[in-house]
Amino acid sequence: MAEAESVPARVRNRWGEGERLRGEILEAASRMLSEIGGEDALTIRGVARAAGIAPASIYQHFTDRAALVHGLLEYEFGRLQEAMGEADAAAPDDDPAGRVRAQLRGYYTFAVENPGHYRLMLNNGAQRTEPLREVITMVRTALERCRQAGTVLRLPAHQSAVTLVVAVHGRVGLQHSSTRPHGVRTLESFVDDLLSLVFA
Amino acid sequence: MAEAESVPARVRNRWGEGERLRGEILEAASRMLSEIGGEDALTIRGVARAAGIAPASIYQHFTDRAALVHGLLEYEFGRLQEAMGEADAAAPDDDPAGRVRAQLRGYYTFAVENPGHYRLMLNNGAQRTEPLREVITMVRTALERCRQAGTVLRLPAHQSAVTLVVAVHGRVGLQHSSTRPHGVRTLESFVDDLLSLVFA
DNA sequence: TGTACATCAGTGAACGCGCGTTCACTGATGTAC
DNA sequence: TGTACATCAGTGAACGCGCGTTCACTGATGTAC
Repeated sequence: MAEAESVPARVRNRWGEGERLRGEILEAASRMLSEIGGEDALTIRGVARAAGIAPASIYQHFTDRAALVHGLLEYEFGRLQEAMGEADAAAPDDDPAGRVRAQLRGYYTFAVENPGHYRLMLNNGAQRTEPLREVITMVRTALERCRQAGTVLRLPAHQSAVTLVVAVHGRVGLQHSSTRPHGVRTLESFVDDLLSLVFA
Repeated sequence: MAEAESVPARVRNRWGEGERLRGEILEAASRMLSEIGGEDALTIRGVARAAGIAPASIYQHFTDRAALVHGLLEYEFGRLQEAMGEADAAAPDDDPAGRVRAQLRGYYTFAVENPGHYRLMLNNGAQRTEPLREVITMVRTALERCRQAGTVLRLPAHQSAVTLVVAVHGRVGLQHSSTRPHGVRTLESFVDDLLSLVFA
């Protein structure tokens, strides 16, 4: 009858378990990211609504809005690294080039499925790039496995890894601009093109 | 004595020249883009302050905020195409690979010198990508000149062009994240790496 | 040449809104004695 | 076993702010007669 928001009555945490709300807030913020445009749309009040709590409650876990965004960034980078690790582990051991491909697919799959998260992580000015370094290192390691298996790389392993990750990052940025320009192929083909360039 | 804003008293345009203000508004908005974070920071009131006019005056030239942003996008894409065209024209005719390099440099130079503009143009969801298509076509044409001069490409010209532009776009996105990850080389080296991959 | 009026460029003041943040509070659950 | 008090999780109401947008206006410059 009333305009039923999708937020049911919340049961407050038990004595001594107040820290749980911190996780609930991050989950709510993460859910919000899927639907909104940019970082500016991530508001204290919006997150509070999504979490089914009062805005003031957020201040027991984050000193201000900036701290909330920062906490969310760490949370999301954890998710990306997890996704890439799983993709790598799922690929067969005896196909090192396939593992590189799997890692890159894990990367862009996360980026495509979580555009809001990805934008927050990589598209804002003056932000942290250390986590991206870890991603590059993963790819580099996979490339070195290829070389040990006899494949020739046309650039040093690290430069190849940077080229691959950065190029995929660029392609993902295009994907997020919704309509793919005419003549630009799929992400999968793009990664295959890249790999064919990197390998001799 | 008072907090002197950098906005001197404006002289209003003469009778019949009201359209001039439209250009002044776009110029002011463009100046603002250099200093602010994202599209959300581009406010009607902020642009009015930068232009030295009343907020209400903007509504004589743009129906609402969305129209202002749209007008600004067209204005900025015009500037990018101009910059790339000049870079291409400045390169020597007898070095087709050099012209490809010059185009890509023109591209990333614009992007690096105008981070706010570039973000507005390419980093927001559901945006226009037709202008990027024109950029790709320019590079493709330059690549075909290389082939006519006897250079072998490792991928069809169009795919090569897409790979180049998209990869540079990705690298630029990294640049905008201020601190370059350790081990990632300069934009110039990155473009050279890319070209060495595309050419056989 | 006057004079009444139309058109132009641009504005000041106000509106309602959602925001971040603060502060005193409520009610439940634990602890000291 | 009571009882007074401390600590916990979480809130309601209010604040000041900047925003987009509207509207009736001002004063200068053109045009009709």
